[in-house]
Amino acid sequence: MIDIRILRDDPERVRENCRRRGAHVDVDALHKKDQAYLILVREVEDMRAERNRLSKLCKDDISAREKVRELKKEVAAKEAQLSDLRTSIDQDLAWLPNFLADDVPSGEDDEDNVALRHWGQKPDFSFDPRSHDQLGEKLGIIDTERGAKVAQSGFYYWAGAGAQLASALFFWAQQELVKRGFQLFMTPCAAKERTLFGTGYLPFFEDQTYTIADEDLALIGTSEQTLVGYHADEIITDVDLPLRYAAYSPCFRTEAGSYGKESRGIFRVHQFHKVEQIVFCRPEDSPAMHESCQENEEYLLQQLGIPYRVVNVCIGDMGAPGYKKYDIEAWFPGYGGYREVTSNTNLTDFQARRLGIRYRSENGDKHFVHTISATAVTDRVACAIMENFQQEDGSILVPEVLRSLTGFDRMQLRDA
RNA sequence: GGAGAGGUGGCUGAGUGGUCGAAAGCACAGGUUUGCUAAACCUGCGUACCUUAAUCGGGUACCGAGGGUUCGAAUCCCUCCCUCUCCGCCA
Repeated sequence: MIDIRILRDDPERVRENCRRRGAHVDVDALHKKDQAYLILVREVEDMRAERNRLSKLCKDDISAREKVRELKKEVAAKEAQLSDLRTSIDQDLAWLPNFLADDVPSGEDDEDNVALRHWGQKPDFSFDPRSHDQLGEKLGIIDTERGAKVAQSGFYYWAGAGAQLASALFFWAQQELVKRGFQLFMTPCAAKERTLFGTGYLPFFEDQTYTIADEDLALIGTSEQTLVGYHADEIITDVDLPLRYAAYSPCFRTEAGSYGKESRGIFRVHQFHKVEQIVFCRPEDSPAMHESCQENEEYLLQQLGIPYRVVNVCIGDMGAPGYKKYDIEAWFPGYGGYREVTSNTNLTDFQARRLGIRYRSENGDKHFVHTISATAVTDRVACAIMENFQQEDGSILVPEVLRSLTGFDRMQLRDA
């Protein structure tokens, strides 16, 4: 949500932003509606003031009662108009995208993202490296077939050593974030519409959401929803900022309309798992916090030894709530290219405004906080481990930092 | 799932139809007194929106949410939501 006052003061700025982001909101119509709304508000409030004034006379003056009764009807009619207009404005407002940072590259899709830097040495194989789904099947550690049998295509099992690897990865990442000042949570895995709206998933990604029948509940698409929603309607004390929160959770996405797209393996699935970083901070700190989360993401991949590149995500590849976004694309030798494993978004006050998350500064002023939402690790990182550390015999070496947690340093065929 | 109690400002807690946006206390802010601290005393202190040059002032709305009765509702009526206690079930 953007501040409607920006639309009042500088409609051209909003219009231009919508044009650049390809938002289908009729900004001019919205602006006109808002102007009409302001006039109507004044009319209604004046009428109510008059009604209230007359009401006070009624105690002693019986004849005033008839006048108030008349006025009441007129007020009711105007109030209905006002409320309709308000609803219509709110609907339009809900679809307005966030503003963009100056250094967001223009572009249509992920092809146009701009690589900022590379890290790590791509492994040099003397054999044809396998993809994670081939490895997973061969080692019996990823089971998509039974996932489909039990749930649906798009669900899967991590099995045996694979489940141990994934668990170790998620636990390790959480511990590392705690060391870096994050407070760890386990959150609800369902949230109500208000929470999804507030975090900007609705209305923009409605078709990605699993809703629960007959309930005002949906399965979370990420713990970002529950971690940011945690502070809805709250005023945070200035000295507590920044707040750094982390959580591990399953993430549910319908992936409607994406069949056939990167569908091999467990890259695009209905349920994945993620350790998430969330920061609430003062507006002036959000660029630095965005970088700080980025550093955390890169630190984790470096500790694991996975080669990657960082891209500055272009306009077309960024969701409407985002102000600026970095993705990390890990090197996947079996796939033969870089693939997105994490992303990191500065949402500025877009979510905070929708959810009413504010802070009180030392002088008593209240302002909306800024939020940063950044991945730490996901299943995709486990896939990257598999592809990068595979051996010619089909076994996979476990990264050093995870060995004390997995209890083994190599995953291999049980009968090999 | 069964039975009962309750939702008022940052907190505690008055308030059953009309100067109630709401007593009082706590907390908080400013001031007086004072070697320092503490105490005491005085003053101030909800939120959102509209208006305004203005965080002067004015207006509207808000006492869980939404409807209704009435000239007038925190107070009466209806529906819903939530919280708590006891019982049952249960990881």
